Amino acid sequence: MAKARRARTVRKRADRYHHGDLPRAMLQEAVRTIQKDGVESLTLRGVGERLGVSRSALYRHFADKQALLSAVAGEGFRLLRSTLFEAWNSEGRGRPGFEAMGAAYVRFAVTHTSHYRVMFGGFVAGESRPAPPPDLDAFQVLVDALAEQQTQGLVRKDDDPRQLAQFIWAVVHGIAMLALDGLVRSPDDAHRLFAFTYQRLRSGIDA
Amino acid sequence: MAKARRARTVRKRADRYHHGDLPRAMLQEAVRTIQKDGVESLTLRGVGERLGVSRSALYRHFADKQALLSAVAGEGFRLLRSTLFEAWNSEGRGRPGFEAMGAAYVRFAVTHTSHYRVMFGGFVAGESRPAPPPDLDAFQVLVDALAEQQTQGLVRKDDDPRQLAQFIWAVVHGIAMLALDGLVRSPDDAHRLFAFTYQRLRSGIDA
DNA sequence: ACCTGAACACCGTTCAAGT
DNA sequence: ACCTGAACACCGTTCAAGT
Repeated sequence: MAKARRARTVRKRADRYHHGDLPRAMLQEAVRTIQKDGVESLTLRGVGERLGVSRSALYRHFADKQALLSAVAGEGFRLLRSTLFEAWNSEGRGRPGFEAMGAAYVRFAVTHTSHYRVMFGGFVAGESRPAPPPDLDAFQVLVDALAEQQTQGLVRKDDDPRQLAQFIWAVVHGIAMLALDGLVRSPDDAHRLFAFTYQRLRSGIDA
Repeated sequence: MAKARRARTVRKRADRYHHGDLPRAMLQEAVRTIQKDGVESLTLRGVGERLGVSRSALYRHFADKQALLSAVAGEGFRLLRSTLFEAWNSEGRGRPGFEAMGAAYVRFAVTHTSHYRVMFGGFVAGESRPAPPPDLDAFQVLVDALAEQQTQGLVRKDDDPRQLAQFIWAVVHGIAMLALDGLVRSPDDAHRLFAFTYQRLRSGIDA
């Protein structure tokens, strides 16, 4: 009977034995910790403790610490992808949409600092990394946007959209990293630098 | 007498008691280790062991691991600064010198991977960091080069050279990070991306 | 299936003690 | 001054054992 009740009610109460959704909770707790104390302060033991679960329980869901970090990076790339895609569409694509996308990229980096650091900090590096670094899906959004602008005569047609995309990615990624490292102090400064950059960049790719 | 001899002869022999120049040796060993196995594999104990010195001896020269990493970063920034300065001068400054400087930046990053990762990986982050992130000296070389080009009528005069420099830095830094993270595979690919980028970038800043 | 407790092999860092 | 040895408080990871 007690068992039946437990199975029926999916309440939040910390049962301490069966945790609701440990993988998701671990991911959240990892991001929270990184945001608060930095990646190097993330410890599996700490995560387990704060989640009220034994340390070895964690290994049931993630092979090791590396895997947890990979999951954070993966979530980040998925988030980034949808952020870019929405920005691109929100301004009706074309030139305004493209600028919005760039601004959104920089905003994502300075907002989701912890995700971004894990995504590009070289933590998930090595053989263990599954997808090409800037995750293809997120990168593809950029390539597509450039290709579309080429067919509309907004961007020079004689450039390879993939190489153009690498160029643009390098620019926004550079701004983002500088912002995270503190050369650019505030998010506002980061945005200002992006706006300045975008103007100069546009003249280099316009048809 | 034995003591006098020891004091007089400054030979290289590994005395095991008085190490020649432990600080320098530690720095070299740290860089070597990072190059080989990555920053996360750098351990003070390992450094001491490979240097044939007790672990606690290290603390006589660097306050903690963080301090050793800061030293690596500092050395990197000094190296980068002179690399940029030499490239700028080697091609007679002006536009060719500026392009050489950009190429040298990217080459530095892909060559001195370990230094670069420590310099910008957020490891030296936090309150402990003394200078503004991209070390002012290295950044200043870029600002000066732009200002000089402005007075020579090679670069638009109505832009703040500091903001221009941030823009350029973001671009080369972005390329460097992408190269380190593997989007751009080989050093050659990194250079190609730089060359492509530089053309498009130049039209955005030319007078 | 999912979790716990104890254990192993590592860290960074400190400190009394040696030369 | 510079170094050693032992110790402390932490890690990641594993594994037999419980429910």
